[in-house]
Amino acid sequence: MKMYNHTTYAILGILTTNCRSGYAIKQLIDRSLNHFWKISYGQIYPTLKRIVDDGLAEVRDSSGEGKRDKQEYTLTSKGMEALGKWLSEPVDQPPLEKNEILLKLFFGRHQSTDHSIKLLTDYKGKLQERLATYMTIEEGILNQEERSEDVDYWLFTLDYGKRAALASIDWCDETLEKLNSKEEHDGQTSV
Amino acid sequence: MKMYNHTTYAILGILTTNCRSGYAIKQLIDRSLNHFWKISYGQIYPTLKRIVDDGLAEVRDSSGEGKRDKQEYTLTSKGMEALGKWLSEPVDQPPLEKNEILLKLFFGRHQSTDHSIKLLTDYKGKLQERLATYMTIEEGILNQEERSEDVDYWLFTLDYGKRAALASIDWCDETLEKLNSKEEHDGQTSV
DNA sequence: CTGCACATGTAACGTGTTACATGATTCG
DNA sequence: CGAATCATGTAACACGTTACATGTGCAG
Repeated sequence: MKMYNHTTYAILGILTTNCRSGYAIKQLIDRSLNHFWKISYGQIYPTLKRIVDDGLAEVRDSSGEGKRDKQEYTLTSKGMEALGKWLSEPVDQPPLEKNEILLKLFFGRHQSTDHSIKLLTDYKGKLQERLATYMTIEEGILNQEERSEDVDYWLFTLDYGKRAALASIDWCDETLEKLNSKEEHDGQTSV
Repeated sequence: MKMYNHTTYAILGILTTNCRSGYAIKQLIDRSLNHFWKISYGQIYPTLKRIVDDGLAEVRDSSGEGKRDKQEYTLTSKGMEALGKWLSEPVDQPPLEKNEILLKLFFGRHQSTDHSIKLLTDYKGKLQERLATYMTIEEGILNQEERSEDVDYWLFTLDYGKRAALASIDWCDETLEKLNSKEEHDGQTSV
């Protein structure tokens, strides 16, 4: 069986929910998977086309009388099979993120310590904002009436985001402390 | 002043160390920044060319008699300035990694719980391997004689990697526990 | 003399973003 | 009626990887 990229499987996966159009796919990702997956229309529509060409899904123009344009996609059994196969394979390496703050910190070792402290403090602020967003989303989920089983899985992924943010914040704190004691020790006065 | 991409600044930054050729840049990144930055020759050589074209660095063919090919690059003051400017700007958003395991976990909610458990267990193993690598590198650094100031900055970035890995491992443990209790509760017997 | 590390480079490809073009429907 | 949202799509660009091509110097 032919291999596809992650984007294709993500779309295949979403087609198993009741999101069945390009627009709806974008909505779902932006609203629900936003903290660990992103996608643009520039990927969605061409990918949907390829999916249909390869017989993994079928399209149906569901823009009836007075309705607006809408292409409804439905997975074929071949599509189901491809998705199932991907799902059953172990994931490849955990993502190795390119991290701009680490790069600047590394090259900033010959700049003033004060400078590194500013960078880190700003970064920490951004992480705290992100964490706050996750907390708000979590509350929203916990407070809603209907607790479908999907909710559990939703919370798993959100928990991941929270832990990652918290760990980064801890690292900022610890590193800031080290930088501060370094500055005192050096008796460095930066402009 | 013209803006460049992160790759360009990374190279500019490395040129401030005593790595002055394309090959040496690749070496440094692979050996020292590997856990948060990667680069390929397909990026390095064209980027070095652009850097020279824009007057941020100068090349010198240092392949003297009997020596092999070697292009030595040196930052110009314009290059220093560009690097300094980038270094002084706050970083943009903390990286939002695309995470395959979360995607599979999310779509696996209609597969068997057992299946999700397998995926997560495998993933945790990979994280543990990575953590072990970091530990080994750390020991290597701590045990070496000369403790230049660079070592501190080296350890900062390594510490980040360790914390990120640990947080992910914790999340795996917690999530596995929840999945196990879910499976018991459902009394589900998967094939 | 063979294999490895040193050393430089390009072309094709895969992937993803951005900006643009276009138009319908709904709600205030 | 005007704005927002629904809805689909493409072209140009930016970025990065991989595979390939080519050759030198040194150690065993």
